[in-house]
Amino acid sequence: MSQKKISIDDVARRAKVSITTVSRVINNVPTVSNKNRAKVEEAVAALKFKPNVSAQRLARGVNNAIGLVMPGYPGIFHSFYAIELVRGIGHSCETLRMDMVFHITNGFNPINNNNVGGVIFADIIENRKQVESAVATGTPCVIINNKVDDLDVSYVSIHNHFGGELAADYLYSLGHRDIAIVSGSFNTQAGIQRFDGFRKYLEKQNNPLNEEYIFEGDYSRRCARVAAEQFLKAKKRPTAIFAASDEMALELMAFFLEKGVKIPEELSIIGFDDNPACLYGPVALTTIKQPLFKMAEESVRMLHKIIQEQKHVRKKLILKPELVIRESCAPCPKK
Amino acid sequence: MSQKKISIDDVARRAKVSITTVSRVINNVPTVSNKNRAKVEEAVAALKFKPNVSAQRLARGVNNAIGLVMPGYPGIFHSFYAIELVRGIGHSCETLRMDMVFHITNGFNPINNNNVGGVIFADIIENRKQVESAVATGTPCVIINNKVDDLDVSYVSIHNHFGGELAADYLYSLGHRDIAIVSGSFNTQAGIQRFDGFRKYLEKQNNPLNEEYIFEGDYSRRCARVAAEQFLKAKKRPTAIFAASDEMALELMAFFLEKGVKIPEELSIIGFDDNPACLYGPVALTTIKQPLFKMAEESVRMLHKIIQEQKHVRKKLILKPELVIRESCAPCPKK
DNA sequence: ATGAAAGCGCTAACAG
DNA sequence: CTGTTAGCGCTTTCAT
Repeated sequence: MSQKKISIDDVARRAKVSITTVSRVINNVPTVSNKNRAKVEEAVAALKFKPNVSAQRLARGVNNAIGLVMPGYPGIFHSFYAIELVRGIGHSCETLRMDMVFHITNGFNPINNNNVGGVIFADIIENRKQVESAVATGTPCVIINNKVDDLDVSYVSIHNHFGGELAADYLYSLGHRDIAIVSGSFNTQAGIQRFDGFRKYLEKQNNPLNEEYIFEGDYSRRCARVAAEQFLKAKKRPTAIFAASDEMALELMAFFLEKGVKIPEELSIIGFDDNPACLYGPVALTTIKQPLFKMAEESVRMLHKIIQEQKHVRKKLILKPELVIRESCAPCPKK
Repeated sequence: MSQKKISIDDVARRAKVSITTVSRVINNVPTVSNKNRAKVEEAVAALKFKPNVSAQRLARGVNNAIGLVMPGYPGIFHSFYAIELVRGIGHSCETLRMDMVFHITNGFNPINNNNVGGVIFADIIENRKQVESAVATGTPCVIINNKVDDLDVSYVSIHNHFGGELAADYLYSLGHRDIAIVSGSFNTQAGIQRFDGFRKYLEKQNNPLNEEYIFEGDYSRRCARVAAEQFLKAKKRPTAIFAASDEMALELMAFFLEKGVKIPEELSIIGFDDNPACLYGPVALTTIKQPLFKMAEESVRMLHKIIQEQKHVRKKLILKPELVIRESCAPCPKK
């Protein structure tokens, strides 16, 4: 069944050169004569030789695999956020020729950092302790989507506060004054900060957020329905809603459309993410786009650098989100 | 910054035992005196020692990492299917103490199988060649969601043909005769087989599928809208629709609801997957549940066995989907 | 129950 | 440009 594993010696023997030469050609070291290179390549092909990665890592002393740890709470995995991150990180690893080993964790079971050269934390909901332990053992790591300033780690995040402001500013400038928000979970930095940016902006305009217009969501579609019911019952219906994720915004839209509310004529809705689903529905969703893919790329690049240089020069990177105007917001109808 | 990597020698020295003994305790070999065990454990803890996985794998001669290769076509990643698979496989790996290294591939760039002990193919859309190459080099592998009988590989799949029948049978038994289908992509086995099961069932009832009622979708929400438009224009509107994914079914539902069509009174809709999103909308979606998580688990178990036993006894496993009745289907109104 | 020693497959000085 | 040689950190006989 499984044929004898063939090793570098087999190749060397067949090509009639030393294993060093073989090693050189498989590692693209230039100092090999064309003749030898050809012989080795022939042997490699004929034998279908693939270097043993474990041996390489051991000999080289560096591990070119990175761990990606995802928070394991239910639903994360069905979020656009997580998927984009995985895609982006996967893609970057591919181009940097690193392996990406995947960990889903609920924050309880400690993860192994010893099988990888470093780890990327895709947000740290409940696994702050794991980050600390990684830092303590000197495992290179970078954190995504969280500003962590009390630990010696690099991170790349999104300027969520600014994103919240952006949304508020747009709605406000369209003339809206009765504005509601379905925030993200306050267990996440993103949730808090988007809310904060949004709230503070409105306060600055002397148009502070009405209590009835605040709903703490969790980025999921399900909670958006509950929020919608709440807004419907408010003394005065809001004329605009900011949802901290497109998923929520989309569900809001579906809900109000079902109720016969015209969008955007009677109600403006703005989301957050720039999920491709924005384009599918009956009304294209205006949103705040966050550069998820870019964030993923940068995190890999950072980690790669740390691993290669074998030392950590702390870096912080904050990417700015931007407004993407589509069809779901219109000037305020009232007055 | 990064403290000197500590190795098994350091532990042995500190515990005043041989490295062999240290190796024994970290591998839970019983033949170690309590006294020595305690000393070693103390040293391991004090030094925060973590065994070097590459060295272990090299010495042991087996690699307990598995590769998961996902087709890279756009959208796959936003599908419930992919996500559940990743979750299930991740989970199983965790319990079997294996690493899961992730590969997203478009079928062009060959993947490395030499850094893992085996690989799981989550469907094989465009990467049939990669499967062949894996098989050729003796890399243990198992395929998900495809029956591959012309290659010496194990697979675990879903009885999609039966799933299609199930949907047709349910709709037919509710009295529907004008039944439409939004199939999955015919580039996928699942797409073809669900369609086939569905079509053949109706043929058997002497109620063959009307050409106008067939739409080849791709599992995505977007295409469901196009399908809906087509059905709307049909000479006679169907009274029931089977969609080969819940995503499509949900979008269909949203579309018709917008148009004022009552569901299920005027139109029955049945999906496929049992995506949790089935429950969110205004009308809970009746669907065909496929045991994705189970399929994932089984695939890991199979692969693990092959890797451990170092030999491949081919196995084929076909899991059955089942009908989940909720609110989106009702008896046919006509007549 | 314990340890010495021989690898696992590869890389990286080093010498030529 | 090429080969010899000494490890990388761990497991695993084989003695003791």
